Amino acid sequence: MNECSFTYRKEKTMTMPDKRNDIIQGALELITEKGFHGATMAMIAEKSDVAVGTIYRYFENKDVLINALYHELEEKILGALRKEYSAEKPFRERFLLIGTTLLHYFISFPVHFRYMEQYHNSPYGISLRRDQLLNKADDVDITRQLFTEGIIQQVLKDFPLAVLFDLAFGPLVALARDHILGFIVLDDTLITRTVEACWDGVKR
Amino acid sequence: MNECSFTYRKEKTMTMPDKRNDIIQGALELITEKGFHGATMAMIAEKSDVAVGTIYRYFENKDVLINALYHELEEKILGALRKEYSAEKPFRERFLLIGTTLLHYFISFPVHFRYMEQYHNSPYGISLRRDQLLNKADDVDITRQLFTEGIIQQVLKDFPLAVLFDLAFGPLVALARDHILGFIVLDDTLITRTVEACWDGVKR
DNA sequence: CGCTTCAGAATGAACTTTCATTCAGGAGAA
DNA sequence: TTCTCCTGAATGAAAGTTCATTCTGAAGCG
Repeated sequence: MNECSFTYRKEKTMTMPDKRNDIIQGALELITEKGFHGATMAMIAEKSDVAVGTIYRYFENKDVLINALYHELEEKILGALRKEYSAEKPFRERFLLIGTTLLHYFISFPVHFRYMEQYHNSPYGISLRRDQLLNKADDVDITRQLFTEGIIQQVLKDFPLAVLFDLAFGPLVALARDHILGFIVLDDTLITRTVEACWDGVKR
Repeated sequence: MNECSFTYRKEKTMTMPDKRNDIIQGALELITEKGFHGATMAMIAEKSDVAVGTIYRYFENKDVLINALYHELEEKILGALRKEYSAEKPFRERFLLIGTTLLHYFISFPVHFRYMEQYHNSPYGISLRRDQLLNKADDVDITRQLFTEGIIQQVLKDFPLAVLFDLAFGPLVALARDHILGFIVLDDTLITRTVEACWDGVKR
């Protein structure tokens, strides 16, 4: 019973991330579609073209997989924001840029968006946030800097940082969801106009 | 805002007592804390001071329970909005009233809020929305009327209805979440000011 | 060059636990 | 008695996890 498959030899010296990626990709799609408990390890394995046991070589258990998935996506999104950002431009323009970039990202990767949403609103996400509450210092991200600057220079309304975040990103997240679920169809001008409306909400 | 009890009718016979209420209350708290699959029927039964089997006298199965729970809450929230609403007042005032009422409700019943959030972002909620997309006519709710009026009278920005919803309620939902998770502490003036900021976002 | 050895990657059937659901029986009212 | 409601141990299916085994390919050896 030996099948010698004339191999697709990926001819790469580093085989490591290959399987891991397959698993992450498969898990991402399945969980997005079926939810955390609707997607069983067996299904994830099948979708990833991998044996069930293999998943456990890369992830200690299902919870670890779920959390790893989240952090992977978070990193991608922050990366996308950083890439577009330019500290030189005037404040308003930087704000609009972040908003539109975020929306474009969500629309380009709806699966990422849906996963993040699901995660945030599950016990996983809640406990993560609780942790972040404790060591709040580490967060050196672009948006925080931008908003802090805006408060100091009095271009933004005088609100706690969190409230400004909510005013700015709350609508964008809701908008992305509506688009992805098919309630509305976003195009570039609608995106721009909406982000400008958010600006109206936060500007002083 | 007063107590939160699900319709009880004492005058009726002792049959169909508030066992159903107990179950709904217990399920609500447990699911909010542990998630849909983290809360087992056994746990729900214990928390509700009821035997497991009893749950099945009132709800055909777990899914039915979960969906029933959602619709109870939805009804309560819409009721709270209707109660405060007054068609006489000027437009802006009505908008602010709806916003603040909503926030107050969320803050008074954080468990309701968390449940709704979790539901919306799970496969349950998604399929519900898909259904609502098809028969969109039935929705005769206050907010929809208000926003439609606002568009016609040109007090609101010229956006699709859904976008206006997102601009108005997106921040409020995010705000409620932040408050409930302990990131910020909302008081009446902060609530008012935030809803006013939302107004800035949607007004023409 | 073959041949052997070997590390560790991958597999998937078997195992264990968990959990929604059922149902035989008990308690109490009419 | 009979009927309804309630109970919670029992059930069986489903899902996460394990692990003995197989497979793969690189390194060592003659």
